[in-house]
Amino acid sequence: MTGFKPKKWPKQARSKASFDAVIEAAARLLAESGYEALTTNRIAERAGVSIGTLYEFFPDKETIVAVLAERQMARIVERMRKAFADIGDIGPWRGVIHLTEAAVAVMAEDRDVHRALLRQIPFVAHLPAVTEARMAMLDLAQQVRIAAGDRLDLPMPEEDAWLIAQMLYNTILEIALLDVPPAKKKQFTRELARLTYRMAVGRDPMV
Amino acid sequence: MTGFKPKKWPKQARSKASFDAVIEAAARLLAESGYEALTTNRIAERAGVSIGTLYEFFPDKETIVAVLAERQMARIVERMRKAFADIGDIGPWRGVIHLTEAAVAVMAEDRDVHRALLRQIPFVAHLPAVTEARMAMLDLAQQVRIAAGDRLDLPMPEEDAWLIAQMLYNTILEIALLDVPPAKKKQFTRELARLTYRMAVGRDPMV
DNA sequence: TTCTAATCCAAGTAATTGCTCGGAAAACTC
DNA sequence: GAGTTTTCCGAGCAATTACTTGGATTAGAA
Repeated sequence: MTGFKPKKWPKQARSKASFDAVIEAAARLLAESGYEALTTNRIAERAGVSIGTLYEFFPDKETIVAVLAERQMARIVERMRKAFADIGDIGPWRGVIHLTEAAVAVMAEDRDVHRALLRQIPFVAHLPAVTEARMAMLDLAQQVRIAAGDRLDLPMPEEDAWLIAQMLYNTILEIALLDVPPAKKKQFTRELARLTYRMAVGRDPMV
Repeated sequence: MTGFKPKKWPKQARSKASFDAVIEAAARLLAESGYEALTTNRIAERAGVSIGTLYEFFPDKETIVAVLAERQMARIVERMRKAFADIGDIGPWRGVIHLTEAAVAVMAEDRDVHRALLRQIPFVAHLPAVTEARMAMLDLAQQVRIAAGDRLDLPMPEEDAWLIAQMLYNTILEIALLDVPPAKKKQFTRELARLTYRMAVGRDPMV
């Protein structure tokens, strides 16, 4: 269940290109037609390499998906860390807005890939990279809590953090998947930030 | 995409039993091993009927899943309607608790089936029965809003209802899927209700 | 009973799947 | 340039899949 490592890492430049082309092709196919239509032969064809080359680097189909998920989650975590670092001293209300907007933005970038990975492929949720990403986000929430000091009013910090994380992750993904004009999307994001502030602080933000 | 009706409805009692056995077998197999392992031959075997009998009633595999999803969603909607009717005059705070607990309970009943249906099978989300169920739940939220009168403080009723519904549905499903003792589950449910109240009213419930 | 329609059966089919294998071509090392 | 390793190739295989078909069995109508 855990040993989703490539068969071998590419050593020459051209094989590195093949390796990446396979993962990129898998991502595009997932976004276009979902997991059911994802076959190793199709991946190889889309990547422009032969099926033999594909299996030179990946021991099986699941590993391709696992490596893709790993990269995807790493990208998201890094972006959210950066967004948190950007906050500085703008106050809790604008901080919440900034983080929420950043989350929607990073999700929207590869929304269909992300949806297919986490909403169609059961084993992805149990991948070490994904559970680690979830831990990292909870850790980030913890840092937010500390930065907010005594403004927060959460009587069960651990459970509340988990609940709010659940609520936010799924809703942010849903907003990112929405097919509406950007203005409307921003409206949803803002309102979500406001509801989140209400949840955490117990009253409305002072604007 | 929409024509997921059985090939023909059973007319005798024995065939009605076969029909139901197929759907029940599909549910159990989905819960046990997910959508990837769900094959028509396995369904027939588990149902105790031949593959030929299965195809006597269902034109294809997708229809079996569609009928199952239809029943599942109908059950949930009906239970939530009943829970709402039960509320009476216990006040908004206890009303929110009651509805949240009812939702967790009904989700928990067939949690693995529900998860497989809505988190692994892409086309289920677009089934008429499922979108109708979603509309029914939004309608229920609307009724809650009316019943709560001016206690609520939601500046964008439509968007807020959608956001809160998203947050609640996914989090309730997540709680139902949690593998923790019932007491802990109740704790999460209670706290979720409190956060929800905070979101909708803008301040803590008076207990 | 006789006739008809409903129900059941499971061996079999065509297509697709993930993946292997034997060897050719290209790139590094000396 | 010779030798070694890495990379690439794609025909093809064994297994599995959703689904068909032709006929046996049963239930209900006459």
